[in-house]
Amino acid sequence: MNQEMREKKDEWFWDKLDQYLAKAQLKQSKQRNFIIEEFLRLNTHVSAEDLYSRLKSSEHNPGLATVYRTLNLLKEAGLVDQKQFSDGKAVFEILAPGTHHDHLICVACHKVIEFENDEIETLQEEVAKRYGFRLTHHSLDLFGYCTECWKARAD
Amino acid sequence: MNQEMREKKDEWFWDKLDQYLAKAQLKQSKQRNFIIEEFLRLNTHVSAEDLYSRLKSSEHNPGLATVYRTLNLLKEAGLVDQKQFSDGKAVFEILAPGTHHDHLICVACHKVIEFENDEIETLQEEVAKRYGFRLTHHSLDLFGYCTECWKARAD
DNA sequence: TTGAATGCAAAGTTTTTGCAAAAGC
DNA sequence: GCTTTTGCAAAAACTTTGCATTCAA
Repeated sequence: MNQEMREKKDEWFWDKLDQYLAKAQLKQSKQRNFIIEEFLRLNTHVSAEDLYSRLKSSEHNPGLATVYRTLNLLKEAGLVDQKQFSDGKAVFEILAPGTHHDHLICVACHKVIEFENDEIETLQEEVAKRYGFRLTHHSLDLFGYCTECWKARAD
Repeated sequence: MNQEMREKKDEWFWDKLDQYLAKAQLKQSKQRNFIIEEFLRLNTHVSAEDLYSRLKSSEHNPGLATVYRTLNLLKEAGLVDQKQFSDGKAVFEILAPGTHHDHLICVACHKVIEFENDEIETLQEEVAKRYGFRLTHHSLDLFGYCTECWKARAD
């Protein structure tokens, strides 16, 4: 994702968030905005702990509870997707046009590789259409052994 | 899934489990087998708590820890898939040939439609190969509005 | 007989919540 | 000023683990 695309994504995201806050009659807050800025900057799936530990050493040091509250708010606003990889922590990803990726997850070392595949996306749309669904988002996780772990396993 | 398919699935499952136990030099156990029988009987996603509460009122009343240990063993054996629903509890699903489905999930009414699509599966294999992964299983969830909820939303 | 499996309770993790203080509108 | 948000710590929810005992091979 290049710089221009990222800026467009961020703009879209802040717009949607402002709309949501206005509609729900909620207030802005510095901490929340810093958390979200970091989230957008990282531009990948993150856990609450990830965001917390990155920000606590900075000038803004939100409490972990605030990070959780922020992520839950974004979830309610439909702006992030929450999923669970097998290490026990929930991870969150931005839901914005053009930002989606799927995951290859190693069942041995828990490494996660992100990928995109337009053909799969097209087929998903076809399936959705067949069942009369209007898709909002999706989640595709492929589990298996990465090259290294497959080798290690064979030894 | 009809009776015959289910029996085939169960047979496959117990075979694989026995192989795993033998290879890992583990022992059989009554409690574990009762837990697994119930799991196979239910033939759907279950949480540890689900199995525990179903069995504790029966003659076999395994401890909750044993249920967790059994499910983790099955996971290590690659015989079940663990997923997280939004209620916080992990759910487990049998991984056996011919039992896999992907899901279309309505974000409004939470209806779930199962589907299969061979073309998508083929593309998944291609992606995996490209990254050097040996796939064990996958999880594809498509979220959106079903026909009814989309109409209702427009009103 | 040896090592694995169990049950219980205690401990560990991740996430949520109560409350007083601070901040946004 | 009234309401939301925050930080902290306590609590909650879910899962794992230690240990003595029981069970399988």
